[in-house]
Amino acid sequence: MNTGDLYLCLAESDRLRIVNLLAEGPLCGCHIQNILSLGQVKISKQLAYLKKLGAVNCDREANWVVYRLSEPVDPLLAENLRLLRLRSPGLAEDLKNRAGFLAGIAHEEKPAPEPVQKQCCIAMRFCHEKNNKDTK
Amino acid sequence: MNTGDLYLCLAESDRLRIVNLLAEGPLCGCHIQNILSLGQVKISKQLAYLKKLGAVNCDREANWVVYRLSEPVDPLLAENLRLLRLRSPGLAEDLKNRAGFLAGIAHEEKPAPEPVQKQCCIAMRFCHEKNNKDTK
DNA sequence: ACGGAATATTCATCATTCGGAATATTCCAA
DNA sequence: TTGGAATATTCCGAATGATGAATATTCCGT
Repeated sequence: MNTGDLYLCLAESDRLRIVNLLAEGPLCGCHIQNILSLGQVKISKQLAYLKKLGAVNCDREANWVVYRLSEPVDPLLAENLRLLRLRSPGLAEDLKNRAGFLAGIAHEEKPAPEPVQKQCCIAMRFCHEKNNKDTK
Repeated sequence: MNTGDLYLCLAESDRLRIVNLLAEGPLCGCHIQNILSLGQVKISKQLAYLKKLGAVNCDREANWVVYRLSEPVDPLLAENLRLLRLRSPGLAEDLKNRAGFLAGIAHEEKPAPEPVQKQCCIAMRFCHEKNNKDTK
């Protein structure tokens, strides 16, 4: 991915929010949809866009499609995410919702594909306050 | 300027090159044109775009229009320029050409508006090797 | 007033992006 | 094999962006 494309990933707010989430670990499309409260089509299109740019890749796992940032993550991207999280509370908020959502689905029988499920355990430990509405 | 617009400034290579030059100090459109060897219309349009985003501003000085980065320069922009210069030799090259060009016009009777002219003195001191073709 | 230098704008075209709505696909479970 | 969940695609219209050619404007010097 060239630097121009890298900046395109960050130049649109919904795209940035998705990249911000995926930087913490892989997620399925429906999880992103839940965490960000955005429509399915918008999520799917932005993911396709990011995939075209080479920023993310995915593989199907049964009913789900697991999305991840393409490795290795460009240090320029990582540094920008770090700086952006410091300045825009929304991004930090999204990360909290991410942990909350993962913790919320951790108890379900088959909550998510393995790579996502692994994070649920972590989220359980770090997200004791319930801060997303899907937690039952 | 919001962060999305900031990244738009960096997402196109010609635009990035212009911002990179202006980060070192104000320049006229024709100077940018010379340093980057790009067409007048393209320069003018990208400058208009950057002005629309709020990244640059300008004021007319006789026949010239002096462009500057809008103050204060966002630290996020500055940091990205710093990192980009380390990874893309082209940007560092442009800066050398910038210094070479300014040194080259330093001896002319009326080389440029005052804000640009001031940098010519600096360029004279720092640019002893002649690395641009306009130097006569 | 005229010519030239520096800059801006218009026009036409092509490609990209975006939005919403609708529909299609893939997979699993029962 | 039918249904539902997750995801992708298509269609459409509106908006934006880039390019190149041509033209317009602004200003200065003479």
